[in-house]
Amino acid sequence: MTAMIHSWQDHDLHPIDVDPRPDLFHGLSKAQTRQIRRAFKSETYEDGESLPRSGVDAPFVGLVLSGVLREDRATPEGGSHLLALTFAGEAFARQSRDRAKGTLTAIGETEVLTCAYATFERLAVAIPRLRLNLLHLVQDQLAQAQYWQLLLGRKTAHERITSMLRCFHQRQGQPDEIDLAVKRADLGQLTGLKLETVSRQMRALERAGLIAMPQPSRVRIKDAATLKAETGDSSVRRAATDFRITF
Amino acid sequence: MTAMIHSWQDHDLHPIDVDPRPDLFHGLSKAQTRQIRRAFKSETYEDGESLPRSGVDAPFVGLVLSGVLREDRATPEGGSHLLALTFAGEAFARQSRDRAKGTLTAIGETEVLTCAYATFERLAVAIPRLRLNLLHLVQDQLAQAQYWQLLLGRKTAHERITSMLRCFHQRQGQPDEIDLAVKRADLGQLTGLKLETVSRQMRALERAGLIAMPQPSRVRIKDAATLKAETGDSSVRRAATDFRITF
DNA sequence: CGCAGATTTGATCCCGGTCAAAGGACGTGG
DNA sequence: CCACGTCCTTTGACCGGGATCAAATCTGCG
Repeated sequence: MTAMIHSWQDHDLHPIDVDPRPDLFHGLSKAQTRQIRRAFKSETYEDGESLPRSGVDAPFVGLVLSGVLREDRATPEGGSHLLALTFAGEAFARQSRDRAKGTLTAIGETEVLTCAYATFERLAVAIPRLRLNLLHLVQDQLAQAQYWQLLLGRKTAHERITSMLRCFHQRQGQPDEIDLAVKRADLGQLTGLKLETVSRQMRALERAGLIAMPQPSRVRIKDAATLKAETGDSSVRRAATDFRITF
Repeated sequence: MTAMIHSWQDHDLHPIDVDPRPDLFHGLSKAQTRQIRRAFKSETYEDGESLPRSGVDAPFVGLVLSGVLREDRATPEGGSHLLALTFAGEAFARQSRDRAKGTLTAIGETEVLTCAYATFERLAVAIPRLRLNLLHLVQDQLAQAQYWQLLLGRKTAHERITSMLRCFHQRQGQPDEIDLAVKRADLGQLTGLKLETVSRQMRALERAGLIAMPQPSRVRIKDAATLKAETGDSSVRRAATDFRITF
């Protein structure tokens, strides 16, 4: 097993320090969970297809079962800006009374379990705990947005890219190989960088041996520990081998 | 009246395009509002005093009646980072189940109306609408965080400062003179800039005649229309007179 | 193959960070 | 009242990281 080779160094003091994303069904009985799942509607969206944004059956909360959702917000200039990605296993909540138009679009074939506002209200009357879980869900989104705020305000390009890769890695369940789902320009919108800079930083990480890129949008994490150390989040910043871009 | 001089140019097509912040008491009857106000506790904090963060009577939701609250979050490096300000008339909601420690601190003498979690739950049972208002409150915080995300990711220093000034102006009710409440270094943390850059941009705006600064932390808005045009938010970017920093 | 779109690499420039020093505001004590 | 110290703001000089422009690969597809 190659695992044995890594075992001694992969065993961190905090082997998994990923925060569990809030579970919409947390603290509910099996019967309640079943009741909710029956009320939710299972839908499959093709690549590039957008979820309905208005109407009575527009999704109010939802769960991504497989695939990825991208959330774009229209900019005042008439353009559009990628705000966030929702990976499989994560939940999303739509801002209801919101004139700021956000769009949810499937990336690849995407299965979602959705629920309209009226349905959710009906369920919440029977299961009060559901409202608390929804609140936690939105609060988690807020915490995430604030994390990116910190990232965009204070980090260098190198730290932003490593942070983003680590974030995706954790949220996808720490697989060997993560799926970036979007192209370089979109990654740039998430991190506040230009596509060329994203590319340069990722190639630098590849040359340093921290990651491998079998395909442009597939990233194999080769050294998660060093990657973490390079995010700029840890209290102990190590001296770090040279990641400088070479010209 | 000097007002007459400005009247023709102050009348924009959208004279007030500020979004009303969500009202915690929205849609409630007078009796319900009275019931809630009785259950809330009125407290006054001195300058620099922090609101309790744990314990059964730690505020869960609150309203700032006068003064300003600053919300700081501890960084992994051991430092602390200003995340947001809450001005008079605005509400705040605390992330309950949150290991990420945020601190609310009064700036100047600050009156708040607060409510512990247990009390809120009791009220919400009697007044279900209150839960919806809370959800809207948190969703508004999320929308705000996402706006700053856009600001930090895409705007120039000049656009960030004008955006920030305009944001404060709107949120303080568009007075002639706004109160920055914090020093340059803190404004820098909000906007992702260094204190010197904040200072330079603000002096540039003063020299351009858009604002005046009778005191370092008091800003008189002299030309709101141009200020708005310079935020980079408007669809029509005007040619703009020169705001370049002169050395 | 030929084409369009995405990524990578290169060369150059400029905005904003960094370091340093000079005001300014304000309180305390002589 | 002024001298002094502290903290904040402003200004200056310089530099580097990331943006920008441009061109060269790479990739998938009809």
